[in-house]
Formats: sequence, structure tokens, C-alpha cells
Amino acid sequence: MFQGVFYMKPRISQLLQQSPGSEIVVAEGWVRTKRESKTVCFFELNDGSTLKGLQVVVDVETFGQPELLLRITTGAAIACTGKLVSSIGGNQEVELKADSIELFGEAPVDTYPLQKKRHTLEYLREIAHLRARTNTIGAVTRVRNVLSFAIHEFFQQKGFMYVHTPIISASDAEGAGEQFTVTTLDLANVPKTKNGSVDFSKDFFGKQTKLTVSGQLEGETYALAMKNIYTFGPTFRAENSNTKRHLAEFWMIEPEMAFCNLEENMAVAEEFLKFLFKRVLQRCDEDMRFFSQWVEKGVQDVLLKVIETPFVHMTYTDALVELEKANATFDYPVHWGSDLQTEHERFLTEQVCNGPVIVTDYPKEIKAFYMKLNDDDKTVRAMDVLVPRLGEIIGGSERESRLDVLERRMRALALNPEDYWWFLDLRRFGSAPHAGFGLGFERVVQYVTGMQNIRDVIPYPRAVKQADF
RNA sequence: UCCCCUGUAGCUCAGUCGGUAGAGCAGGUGGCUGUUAACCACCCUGUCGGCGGUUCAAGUCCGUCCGGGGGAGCCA
Repeated sequence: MFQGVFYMKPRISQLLQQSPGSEIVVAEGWVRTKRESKTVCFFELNDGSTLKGLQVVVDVETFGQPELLLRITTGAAIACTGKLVSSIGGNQEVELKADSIELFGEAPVDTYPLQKKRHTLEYLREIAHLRARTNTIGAVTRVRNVLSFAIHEFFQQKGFMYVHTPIISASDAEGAGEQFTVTTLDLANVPKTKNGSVDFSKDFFGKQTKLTVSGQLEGETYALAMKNIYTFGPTFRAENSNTKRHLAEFWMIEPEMAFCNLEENMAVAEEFLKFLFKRVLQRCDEDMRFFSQWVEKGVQDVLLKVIETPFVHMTYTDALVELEKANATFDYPVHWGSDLQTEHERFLTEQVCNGPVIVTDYPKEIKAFYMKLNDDDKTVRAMDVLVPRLGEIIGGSERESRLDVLERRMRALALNPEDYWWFLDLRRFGSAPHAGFGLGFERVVQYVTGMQNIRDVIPYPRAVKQADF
């Protein structure tokens, strides 16, 4: 079974699936809790491979070494050697009857921050370097891992190319939000030009550079060569936003497809989300039952229902009809042309549709310049996928592939076409209809797990005034 | 950035009308022939976020700063 040079000892997840036997096995991990009586002592051992750990049983009298047992406390790293036996207790099939235990690292009870009791997520954020050792964050970590892999599975099996768009961007205006500047200039002694502004020609790249807020524009260039591509990488926004669904550094998935219109774009988005949900239900059953019970009641059933139900399609104009009926209940009443607030999006997906809904064809004034203009000259081929509890989870569009229309739109928004010369070249040479969307990875993890705060679904959250660890 | 809430034992919280603090859990000791949120008994634990003010007296009232949470905006 293990043929590589590096011999992998079995993980606890594998041991838990084995039958009792006379073979000697070794289990390595961290002690979650210890229970002891006069003659018998139990450790629950966890190595991150599963939610529920392996019960290790020690016969106190035959084991001897009472001082060793005393030093093994919650948090200690140990390796236990013995046989897998069927368990007398009712909560597990097998357990490890330890003949010997090696203690690698103690976790002194008076200083170890994790106790064998439930902690709040807020407290765990303060000890983010240790929180992966908890049930909740461990489960999040496994789900996040499965989702990451599923993203590649979905696109790879559909023949999409994984493209790495740049993290450092020299584009003057990507237009998706405030950006972080990347510089090696001495901030205590910034070089200035004659008119007093910062002289970026002295900077590392010879011009001002920033961290990317989106790989879309570069993604489009590769879609118009490889046909179907996707990006999956870190994204940075310097917005001063302080909410439970925003981060300054987050991961984003951005597929881009040539010879593709908005209808096909919507179909891909729907199939993609459903694929991710299916994979998690298949491969993280134990963790998902945990989330369903303790974090968001019934979240498994919600995902199952989403998988089975076709997404509702609705134009912005039709959505407005629904919203205006209920205008009295809103803090911000809507009219045609106004942007949808969080309360409106949630009303549509939770009250009107009772499930995911894709809203399309928004007024051009409230959407980005690169979206394809409709024949009515008033709306663009944009789409937002809205889901209950979270609101917008995907934003996308068919792109404007007509050079003259795109240039006109840019001028109307006071953008300089020369700054986008390479982006416009795509429309000059071999232009084709194309479309794509962006999906915030952490928001998917949030939706799937039911975790309320986005800072708990990424290992080390970066947000306003927060860059610890 | 704006609005609201909040900061008390290691953790989660209570603390009335202003009179120098209390519970659960965690931890310790003892008990228990197999526990699994272990159980039973006893025990230990405090710069009440910082600074300033009002008062005979402040955890409590006022000001201010800092931290945390929720909502809004912006978005993914």
C-alpha cells in the first residue's frame, strides 16, 4: 500500500476504519481529552484527519509509569503503540489498547490556552496558531481542502486551463475596489517629482504597482487563446469594510470562457456550485453532520435541496416588480435604476424564490464598464447569483466584445482607453463573445459550513487593523 | 467610515438603587472496575480593558482612548 520512499504511518482516519486485529499499530497525534479512573485511563487522540479521534485505552496497573500518564494532558503530542481492539464502550467500533506511549511534547495545563471545554470563535481568533486543534476549525480546514480540490476537479474535467494571473498589477484601474500599493521606496524619504507627487519611476518596477483586485482582465486575454480558463488565487482589497463577509486578502475563482454568452455562463455557474456542494456532502459527511448539528441547523439539507432545485432566473426589471410590491417593508425602498441593497437581495432569494436566484440584465449605470450592452441601450448582460443567508455569492457577466461600444462606454465613465490598450487589443484582433464570473472562495466555505464569520473560514484572516500571525 | 452592543477569575458570564465581587466550566486533591460534554466530594483563582473625572465611597455614574461583536455602506 505504501510504496513511496517516505513511509507514511496510517492516519487516525485509516485506523478508525480498520477491523480489530493482532497487528501492532502506531497512532500519533494530539490529546484532546483524558478521562481516568482507578484502573483505566482514556485518551482521545486526534491528528486532524477526522473530526472524531481515536480512543486510546491504558490499563493503569499493567502499564505502570503513573508519572508518564500524569504528564499527558490535553494538547500533548504523543505516539501510542498497541493493538486495535473492539471497544466495550458504545461510541466507537475500535480503540487502541496502548502497550507503550511516547510523549513528544507536553502541554502544561496552567499555560495551554485550549481547555477541554467549548471556546468561543472570538477567543479562538486570538490564538489562531492553535485553533486548528479544535473540532470546529479542524472541520472547516478539511472542508476548505475538499472544496479547493473540487474546484480544480470541476474545471479540469471540463477542459478548462488553470491560468496564473499576476498578483502584482500595474493596471491603473482595475476598477473593482481600493488597492494596496506595492513599493520598495523608503517611506521615510519618498522621492518626489518636480510637481510634488511621488516619483514612482524610482520605484522597483519603475511605475506604481498594486496588489491585484481581480485577475479578470488578464484572464480574458488567455480565454481568447485557450477558449476556457479559470484562475484560483489570492486577491487583495484595501476597502475599509468591517463585516463578517469581507476580508482584505481572500481567494477568488474566476472562470472565463470564449464563444460563450450569458445563458451559458449562468449554466456553468449553477453546475459549478452544485458540483462543489455535492463533493462536500460526499467527502465530508462527518464534518457536515457536525456543522448541521452545532453551527447551522440543517445546513446539509439546505445544500441537498439546492443541488436538486434549478436556480430561478430573473431579470433585474422583473426583480424590481417583486421588490416594489414589498417596498413598505424595506429601509431603502427601490425604484428602477437603484442598486439592490443587502435587504433586497435577501428578500429575493429568501422570500420570493426560497432558494438560489440569478438576477440578470442590470442597469448599465450600476455595473462595470466591460459588461456587454443590451440592445435597449439601458441594461447590461450582468448576472449576480444570490443565495439565502449570504446574499451575493457570484458576480459575472458576458463581456463587451465590440470595440466601438466598449470604447464609448469607457469614455462615458471617464476612463482613458489608452490605459487599457492591451485589453482593447482583444477586441481589435480576433474578438469573440466571451463571459465569466467571480466567486469568493471563503464565501463558498461560509455557505457550505454555515460559519457566520468569514474570519473563521481562512487560517489567518487579514482585515482592517488585523494582520496578526 | 457611520450606527448599536460589549470588555469582570484561565474560559463563558451574572453583579439590583453607587457601599471593595459571584456562578458554571477549566484546573488541583481525594473517590470511583470502561469512560466518552465522564461522574461524586472538597479546594484554588481577580490591576473589574487603560487613563482621567464626579463622590465620603465607583465594577456600577460621566469623559476619553484601546480591544471585541453585530448592523449599514462597498463588494466576492
